[in-house]
Amino acid sequence: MELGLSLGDASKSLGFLKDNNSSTNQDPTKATGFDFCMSLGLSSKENGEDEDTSAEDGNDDNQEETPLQLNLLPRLWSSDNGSSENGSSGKGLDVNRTPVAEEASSANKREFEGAGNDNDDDDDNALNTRKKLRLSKEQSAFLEESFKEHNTLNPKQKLALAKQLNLRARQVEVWFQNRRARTKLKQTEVDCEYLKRCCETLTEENRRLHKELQELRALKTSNPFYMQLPATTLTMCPSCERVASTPAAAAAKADSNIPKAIPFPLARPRFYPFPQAAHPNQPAAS
DNA sequence: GAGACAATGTCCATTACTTCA
DNA sequence: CCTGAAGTAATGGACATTGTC
Repeated sequence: MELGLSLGDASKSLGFLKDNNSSTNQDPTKATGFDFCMSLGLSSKENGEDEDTSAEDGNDDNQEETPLQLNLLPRLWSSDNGSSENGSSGKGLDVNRTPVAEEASSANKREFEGAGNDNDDDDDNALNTRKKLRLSKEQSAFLEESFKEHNTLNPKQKLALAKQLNLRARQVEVWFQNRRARTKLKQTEVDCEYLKRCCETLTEENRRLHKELQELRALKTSNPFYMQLPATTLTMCPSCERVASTPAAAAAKADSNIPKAIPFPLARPRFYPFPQAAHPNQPAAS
């Protein structure tokens, strides 16, 4: 499925992306419902080229030379009226609100869409400390929705997401990287917990078997005739490899409908049910 | 076809920054 | 206010893949 289509789907109930001002000269055929606020009379690109690239290709050098400042904000997030809606606007920096973001991005030598964007402003960046730019709740929520659909992005999807959210493609890429890392970490924690429980179960089983062995030994010493039972009394169940006390019990157990595929002692849980990576022993969690 | 090389993308560990108790 | 912990955006390096010469 093409991400760009789904992101524009009104059924996603992400109303923050809805256009509330149609004054920009965006291509109406795209119908993304997304409104860029470009101050100073600069018009967004007509040909669908990447806006943020244009902003950066617009060259940090030039931005420094001129007091003009591109403001590629959706109306909701722009500094003039977005603060009441945006939960992150009260404190900290809005990623779309500070020119530092652009400077930091241009420092990245692997800027995805920045073809020919190797501005040599390292000296400028050296003077700036790295700024942590928080995404808005809406942006994070949108990225989260996308992540649920697919936890990796192809370049097209990345660009589409970046465009939708008014972020740089690199930011989207980084967000997905970090999100995958968080998922993996969570899964590791879940696995750890699972192994811990396995260990506890096995310890308990071991303790129980030791106790049973002691009881049998005690029984043997106190009543040696009682222990002279036929060898078939203790039978190993072929399915679960547990010892059954009597042949009848063992047979009953073997004939029962206990699924043999259930691993001992627990099915490994999954933290996040990726559609493409469902655990074979675990039904898809909700 | 094989090898060298560059471009590109992902993963991972780590850093740096923000937020909150 | 100060501080430490937690969360997370960003960075840099290692590695894999792919295309080109």
